[in-house]
Amino acid sequence: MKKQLRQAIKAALQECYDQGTLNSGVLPEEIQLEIPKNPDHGDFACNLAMTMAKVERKAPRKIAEALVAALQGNPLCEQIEIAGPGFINFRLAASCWYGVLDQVMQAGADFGCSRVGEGIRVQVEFVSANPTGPLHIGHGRGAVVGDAVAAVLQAAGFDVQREYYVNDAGNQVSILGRSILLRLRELQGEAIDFPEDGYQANYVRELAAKFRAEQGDLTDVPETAAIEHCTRFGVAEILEWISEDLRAFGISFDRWYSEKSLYDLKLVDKELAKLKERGLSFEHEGALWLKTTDFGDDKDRVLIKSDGSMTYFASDVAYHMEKFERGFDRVIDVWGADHHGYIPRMKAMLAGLGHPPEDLEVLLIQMVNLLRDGQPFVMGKRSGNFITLREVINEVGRDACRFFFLMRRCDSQLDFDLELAKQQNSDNPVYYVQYAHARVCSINRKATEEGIVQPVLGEVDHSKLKLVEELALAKQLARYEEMVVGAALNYEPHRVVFYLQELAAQFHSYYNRQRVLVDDPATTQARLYLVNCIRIVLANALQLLGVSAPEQM
RNA sequence: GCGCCAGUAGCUCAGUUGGAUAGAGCAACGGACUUCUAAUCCGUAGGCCGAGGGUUCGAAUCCUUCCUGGCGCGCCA
Repeated sequence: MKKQLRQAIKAALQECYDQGTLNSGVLPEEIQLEIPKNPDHGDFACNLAMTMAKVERKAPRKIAEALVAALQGNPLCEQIEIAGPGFINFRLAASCWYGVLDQVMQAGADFGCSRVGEGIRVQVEFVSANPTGPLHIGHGRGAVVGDAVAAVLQAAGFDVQREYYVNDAGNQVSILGRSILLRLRELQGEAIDFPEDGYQANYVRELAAKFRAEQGDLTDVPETAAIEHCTRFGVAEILEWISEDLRAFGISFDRWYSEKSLYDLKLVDKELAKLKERGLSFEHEGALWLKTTDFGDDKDRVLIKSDGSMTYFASDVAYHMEKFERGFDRVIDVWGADHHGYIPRMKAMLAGLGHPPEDLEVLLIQMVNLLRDGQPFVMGKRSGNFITLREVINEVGRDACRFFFLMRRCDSQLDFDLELAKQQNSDNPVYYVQYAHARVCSINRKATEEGIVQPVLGEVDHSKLKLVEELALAKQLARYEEMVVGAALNYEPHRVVFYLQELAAQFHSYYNRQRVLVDDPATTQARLYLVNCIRIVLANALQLLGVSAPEQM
C-alpha cells in the first residue's frame, strides 16, 4: 500500500519537473511516508515538500500545491490535503484497506512474512551461559530476546541460525571439576577444606553423588586426570539441564558450539597465526598482544599470557573469525550488559581483519532485578543463593514469562517481581492479548453452532463493513508486515508486543460495541471474515514471541 | 578519573529513526453483564519529556555541558 503511494508520488514529482512547475530536478533517495498520530491527518503524511524547500528554493506549501495538482485523479486516494507547514496528507479509499483482508486470508500463517532479508545469512548467538550451573533469570531474558530476534529476522526473510557457544574450556569449568572432585572425596569420608572460589551450591554435591554412582570413586586416579574426569562429567550433566530448561522455554538451537573444540581442532592456533601474519599481534613482556588500539580500542589486549596459557579473548577472537569463515553475512551476539566493555575489542579485531565492524551486532541485555514482594534477591552462582530459571518458569508460566521479558526494550533494566507476575493473572497483558484470540475462536464456535458457514476468500462483500472501527482494524492489519520488518532490522522484538496490545485493544473495543453474528447474513459474513483476519494476525504475532494462542480461556 | 546504558503521568514503560495537540497499562474516581466469554469495554483525572545551552521551517528524539541511577574499566572468566 505504502509502496504504491510512494510510486505515485515519485511519478507526480517527475510530472512537475516535466511541466516546469518544479525546477530543481532533484529526485529524493527516499520518500518518507508516515502514519500520523492524529487520524484527522489522514492515513499517510508526506513531508517531501518541506524537505525539498531548500533545493527548490520555494515555500513548502507552494511545492506541495504543485505535487498535489499532479496527483489529482489518482484512484488510490480518496482525498489529498495540504496541511500545517506543508505536509501532504493522503486518505486512501476504503476498498484499498479491505484488500488486505484477502491478503491475510490467503497468506494465513505466512501473513507478515517478507523478503527484505532474502539471501542474507545471519547468525544469532545467545544464552551461551557457562556450563557451570543452572540458568538463572538473567539468562532467561537473553534467551527470550535472542530467540525472538531470530524469529522476527526469519519472518523478514533472513536466513537465520541460532547458536549457543559452550565455554567448556578454561578456568571456570576446571573449577567446577575440582569442586565436584572435592565433594566426591567428602562423600568418601575425607575431611576437606572447600576453597573460597569453588562452587558451593548444592547441585555440586548432587553431581558428585551421581558421578560416584555411575563411575565410582576415582581413588587410584592422579589428581589432574581426576579433575578432568569430573569436569567432563559436570559439563555434560549441566548442559543437559540447560538444554532441558531452554526446551521448557520453547527454545532450541541449531548448533551448540564447543569452545574446547576450537582448541582440539587447533583453530585457535590457526586464527592466531593469521593475526600474526597480518602484523596485528605483537609480543611484549613475554605475552602475546592484539593491537586493538589501532582500531578504536583504548588498550591493547592479551591473547597469550606470559605463562603460555590462552586468555578467554583468544578463543573469542578465533570463534568469531571462524563464524565469518562459515559464511555468515551478519553475526549477532546477545550479551549481558555487564560485558559491554568487550565490544570495542571485538569490533577492533574485526576491523583489523578487514570486516566492517557493523557485521557484528552486539545486543546488550540489561540486568533483571529479581524481586519477591518488593524485596531484592541477591544472586550469585557461587554463594548458592539463586533462583533458577526453571523455578521461575514453573512459578509464573512460560507464556507470561516470555511476554514479560519482551515487553521492554532490552537496553533498559527490568524489575521482575515473582509475586507480581503471578498475582497479575487477570491484569497481565499476556492474558489480554490471548483473550482476544480466544474470543474470536469463541465466535467461530458459536457460528458453527448456529449453522453459519465460514466465509470464503473472494466471496465476501467488503462493502458491508461500514463502521469506522472496522476500517481502523483493517488499517491496523495492513501495518503488520512493516512492523515486523522494523522489529527485525532494529533487533527490537518489543515492537511486536506493543503491536499486539494495540490490535487486541482495538478488537476488544469493537467486540464490546458490535455483534459479529447479526441477522443480516452478508454483514455476518463480512464481520466473521474481519475478525478471523484479526485472529490470524494475533496468532502470527504471538508465534513470533513464542507465546501460545489459546482457543479457549 | 574514563567508557556504556538509562532518566517521559503517582508506578511500570511506548513514542513510527527530526514531524502537527507527547501516548498506553497499572494505581485513583464514575459508569456498562438477560447478548458471540466482564481475563472485557466506556468515561474522568493525571506532564517543565532530569537541567541548561546549541543545530532548523520543526527537537522527547541530533550536538554540547552538567545532575541522578545502574554497569563496566585485569596477563579473571
